This record gives sequence, structure tokens and C-alpha cells, in this order.
Amino acid sequence: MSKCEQCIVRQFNSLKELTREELQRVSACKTSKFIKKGETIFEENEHLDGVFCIKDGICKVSKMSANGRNQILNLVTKGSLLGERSLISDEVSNLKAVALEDMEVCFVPKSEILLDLQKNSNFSMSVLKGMAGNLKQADNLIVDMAQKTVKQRLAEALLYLHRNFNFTDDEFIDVNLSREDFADIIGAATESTIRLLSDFKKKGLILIKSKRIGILNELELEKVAKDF
Amino acid sequence: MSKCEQCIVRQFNSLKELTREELQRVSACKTSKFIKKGETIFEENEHLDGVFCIKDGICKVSKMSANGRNQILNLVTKGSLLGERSLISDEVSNLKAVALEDMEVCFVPKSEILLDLQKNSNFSMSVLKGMAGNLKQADNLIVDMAQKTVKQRLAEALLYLHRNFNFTDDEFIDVNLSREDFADIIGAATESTIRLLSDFKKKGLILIKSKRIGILNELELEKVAKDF
DNA sequence: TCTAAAACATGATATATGTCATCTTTTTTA
DNA sequence: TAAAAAAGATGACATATATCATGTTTTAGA
Repeated sequence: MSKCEQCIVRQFNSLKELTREELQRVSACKTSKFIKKGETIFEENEHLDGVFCIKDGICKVSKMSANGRNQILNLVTKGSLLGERSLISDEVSNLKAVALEDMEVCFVPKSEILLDLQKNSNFSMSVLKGMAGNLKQADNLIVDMAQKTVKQRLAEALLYLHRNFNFTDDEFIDVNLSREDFADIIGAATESTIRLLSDFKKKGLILIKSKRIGILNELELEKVAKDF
Repeated sequence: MSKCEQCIVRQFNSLKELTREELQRVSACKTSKFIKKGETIFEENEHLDGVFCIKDGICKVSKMSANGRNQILNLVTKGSLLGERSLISDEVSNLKAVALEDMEVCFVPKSEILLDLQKNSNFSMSVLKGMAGNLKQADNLIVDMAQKTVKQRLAEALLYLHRNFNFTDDEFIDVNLSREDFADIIGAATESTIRLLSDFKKKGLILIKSKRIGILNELELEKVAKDF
């Protein structure tokens, strides 16, 4: 199995703060696994005995609402850690993670992480900063969900995807999302989402090529998102 | 000025993890102030050079949305810390806090908190746990905002207030909220909020005595919140 | 206590969005 | 490759909620 010391991915998350010895210990106790597109990494209410470090691929992190609809809270990709919150609160997971494409993830047992959190203040400070960032992002999302229209939320989501998941040089978003996924991101009915996408396309804001979606007019989309 | 060592309030937040010496240092550098009902503790985008520890009173924590409407994200009361997130991320505040009644708060300078975070792993772990809890709460709120109707959100808010802010033995909620505040909590127009409150009253779910609101039928309100 | 201002309340109306039904296109699988 | 299944698209319709207007009650200030 490959070693953490040589893994570039850890540079993108709090594990970069670990000392050489700590990293060696992590490397020795971690396991690695491949997850196929559509498979679940962990379920809501599942007891996670550690954290996942995403080596490759992308997944959707969601939560079921009382009315039986799924809400996607985040798209998490290469370099991120998953399951930190549950580990720290010592609770079962409140979220579910499903692969949007084939993935490779490493699993680091809880005991090792907790030890490092206790011993290495650079590490714990980094985790704390990460969590603080997530909290700010969550606050922003609450405001958007509470105050923006579905149309505005869709425009925001498209812009977000365009800015964060546009890896190739064409205009298409490089995440394999169904219309239902879009609906679950913005918290709307699938039909409404489809209608609004068609509308955006008609207005020349986006490009639709069956499943692939590309942003054509970022400026105008921003106007829609901000309701001008 | 009173000493932190003798303050009961710190038992309710992460400061309880500080050692005697650390607490003495905090006590020596803290300042205390009284804030009148309606006054602002801190503004959005204000640079906070420390954290607030609420000794008495209650405030609303909110954020302005792009469309100029205010969204209340939290009601924070005696025993809580305010401003941790900004301190940790080393950013200006993303939120605003306004007193809903007369308050007494202590202000602890950033340098002292950062030092304790670095030196005392029990303290940093406690802050981390608090932040993890806030994050879970935020995730739940996102789902509610995205997926529930205004009516459901109002029912949820009333239940939340009833459970957390019902200090006396009558049925009334002990927080002085205007109808606009309610609207800002659930992310709806003030008129819609008023209409729904009247509706709940007509159905015997709540009691309205001018500004004071009391919960009469918790079970039925839960049904509304869950959409049965 | 009186008056002005703020908060609360309610009606009329417009509109955004959800729901249900049906059809078409794309993807998967046998 | 054909058939079946899933995903996407669109129309008709119902309804929740925002907006604007206006009136009433409560609160705060002189």
C-alpha cells in the first residue's frame, strides 16, 4: 500500500501539519479502498470509526429531510477530509456521502487522529480552521436557502460549479450531476429545476449537451443570482 | 471588576477547560460591558480582536442577504461565546449581533485565547467540539430552509423557542421578538409570518397576547412542522 | 396623558414553485 | 443490438407565499 509521506493529497488538508513520525503512524494504520460511481462511502447515522481522506474522485454529501427528500450540502473532492465532525463530536454521522465518479479514499482510524489532535497543536489548529471555514460557508448557505428564489439558487449553484469544477478548458462543468442532483443541491422540485435550466439555455446563459452543462454568460448569471 | 474564577457563566462554555493560571490571565486582561436592548454588539465585517462571553441577556445573530433582507441565524444567550469563528479564521466577522434585552458581556482579547488554544489541548478540543456542534446545527438548518414550507419553518421555530427559552412556568416564550424578527428567523415576509401566526392561534396551537407568544399544543405543532 | 411613530393585522392580487400526468430521449442491461 | 429502465422534458393546474395597500393596535416620547 502506498505511503502517506509520498502522497501529494495530504498537502491539501490538515494532515499536512503532522510531523514525520505522526505521518508514519498514520500511514501504518490507514487502509485504502476503491469506491465505484454511485456507491455509498458512509450512511447517515452510521458509526464512523475514523476519517476518510479523498485521494481521487468526487462525492456528494447529503442529508435526508423529514419529508423524504434529499438535500445535497456539499460536493467533496480530491484532497479533502470527510467525517471529521462526527469524529470530534463522538457521534454517528449526520450526513451521507455517495461517489459521483469512481473514487479512491484512505481511511484513518479515529484513535490515531484523536491522539494527533491532542499532541500536535498545529494539527488541531488546522482542523479548527477548516471547521471554522465550513461553518462560515454553512451560514452563507442558510441565508441563500432562506432568502433566495429557486432561480437565484440555481444560478448560484451553476456559478459555484463553474468556478470550482471546471477542470478542462471547455465551458462544461466536470461533475456528473443528474437533474435530480441539481434539484437536491438547490432544494427544489426536479421539474422546476429542469424548467429553469431550459430557461437559462433559451436565454443563452448556459449550454446543455444532454447531461453536460456549460456556463456561457457568467456575468449575466451573476445578475440572475443577485436579482437585478 | 469581577473575576472569571468566580463567574458561574464560564462553566457553560469552553473556558471551563482553562487551568487556574490561564483563567487568571484571562481575568486580568478581559473587559466587561453593558449593552442596552437594541444595541449592536458587533457588526458584519467588523474586525473583532477577541471573543465575547455572554454573562447575562440574549442577542440575535444575523447576516444580511444580497437582497437587503436580514436573516437571523441564531439566538445566543447567557453562557455562550461569540466571535470564536472569526478569531480562528483570522477574518472580519461574517455575522452581526444585536441585543434583544439588556446584556452584560465580557470581552477577552484574541492574543490570550490564541495562546490558550495553542497550549491547552483540553481547551482547543472543547472549542473544536463546540464548533462541530454548531456545524451540525447549521447543516440541519440548511435542510430545513431548503425543503420545508414557511409554515413548517414557523412551527419549528416556535417549538425551538418553547424548548429553549421558556424560563418561567407559564406557556409564554421569554424572548422579546417582534413579528419581523420571527420573519427573519424563518426567512419569510413579515406579513406571511403574521398571517401564519394568526392561523396557528385560530387553530388553538398558540396563544398571542400582543407581543407575547405561548405554545398551547406542542404535539399538534410538531405535526405541522413534520407535515402530517 | 396625549400624540406620533412603530408594530401589528388583514384584504386583494400577482407570481413562483410544486404536483401530477404524459411524452421523449438517453442510458443500461440482457 | 434490441428492449427495458431511467432520466429528461413539457403541459396543465393547484397553491403557497410575496407584494402592495390600508386600517388598527401598541408602544414610546413629549
